Amino acid sequence: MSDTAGGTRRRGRPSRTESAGTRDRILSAAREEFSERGYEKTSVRGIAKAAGVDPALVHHYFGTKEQVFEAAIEVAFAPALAAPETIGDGPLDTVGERLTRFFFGLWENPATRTPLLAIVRSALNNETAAAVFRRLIAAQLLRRIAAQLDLPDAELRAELAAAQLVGCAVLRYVIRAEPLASADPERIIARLAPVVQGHLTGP
Amino acid sequence: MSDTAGGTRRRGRPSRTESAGTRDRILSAAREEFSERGYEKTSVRGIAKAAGVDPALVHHYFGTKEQVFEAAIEVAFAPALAAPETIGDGPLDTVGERLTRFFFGLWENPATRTPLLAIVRSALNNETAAAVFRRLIAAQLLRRIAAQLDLPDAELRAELAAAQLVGCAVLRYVIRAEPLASADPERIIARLAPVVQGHLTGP
DNA sequence: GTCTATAAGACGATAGAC
DNA sequence: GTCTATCGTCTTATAGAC
Repeated sequence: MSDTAGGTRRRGRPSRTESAGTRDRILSAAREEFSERGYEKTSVRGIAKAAGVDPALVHHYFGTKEQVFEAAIEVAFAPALAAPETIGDGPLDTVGERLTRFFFGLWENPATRTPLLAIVRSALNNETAAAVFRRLIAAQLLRRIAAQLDLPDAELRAELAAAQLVGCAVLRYVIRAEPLASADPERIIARLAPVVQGHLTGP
Repeated sequence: MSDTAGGTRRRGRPSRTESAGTRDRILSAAREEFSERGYEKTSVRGIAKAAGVDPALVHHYFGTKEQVFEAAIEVAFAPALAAPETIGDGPLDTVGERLTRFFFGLWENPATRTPLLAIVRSALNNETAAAVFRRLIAAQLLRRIAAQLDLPDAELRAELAAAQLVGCAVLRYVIRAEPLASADPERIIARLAPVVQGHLTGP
């Protein structure tokens, strides 16, 4: 019953025999490291040092480095995948604002920003992260929004809207380019919401 | 008279005693490797193998790995920095189209796309590449365009326009997300030019 | 559950032969 | 100008003691 390795995967089973919060400390440290340095520059040893544990423990709990990464970004899925319901409900002529606000809500919240940073910082060089990125952006957000538009270019429209938001996230949160990085979120949203709306339902 | 590199740096000096195109073969291979894998995943040994030369030769010609990277992306500067002149000249109400067309001209041309890919793929994890990225995007393109707008939010406007273009480049050329990756450039430009124009001169 | 010890290898960089 | 040989450091990952 408490077989930690049973089922489809052997990870993600915090059986009651493990020490207090060691697993969570590793996971938290891993998120921090991956979000700051990206996949390649992050080392298992670095994660272990940040968590104050032995490097062998990281492998003990999660397996390979890639499995550590998967576990670290897993928490980004729940909120992001819950999005389409929230955004889809409501009048179509304000969907741009709902989508933009939802997007910045994720990035302005430190708890969700960290795994997102880890994904974005790694997505350009790591195929696993790239796949996650596509799934997060394209499959979920866009297709369900595009499905509500009965225009021929619906998917392209949705993707260009996503390009605007993603580009803004890269410049503001990753590269930290000024003055965008220090601008008030509301000012950005005020400028971006109509643009996103225009992409989706404009001429 | 034939000093191509001048006196400030010791690199970039293809003295007539070196073998035919060895230096260029290394440089070309380096660009390819950096553009495909990013800075961290690219190794000096990998570059040497792709160029068909000994790894020691890479160091011999360029010094450290970082100096190889700088030499590899150097060619991206000339065309990109020549941009503001071209874009700045002309009526302000079509600057969006000129900027968008110039941007896609760079990315659709394989010769300029490769070093740009190397920069973008590395900019999120490598501080050198990030600095180049900022210089390319912010300092040159934006400030000179923003200088022509006499609006209070000029710089923020220009940066959000850049965010739209950069986001599009990331999704189309780096992540290769569909349908954007396979879309006809003219269709994308037709949708993006008005948006960029709106960012710069809109309400 | 936690740690020591170590395997097995890739990496950047250099010295020096030819 | 080109290559061989190598140093020293880092990495992921595992086996096994406690």
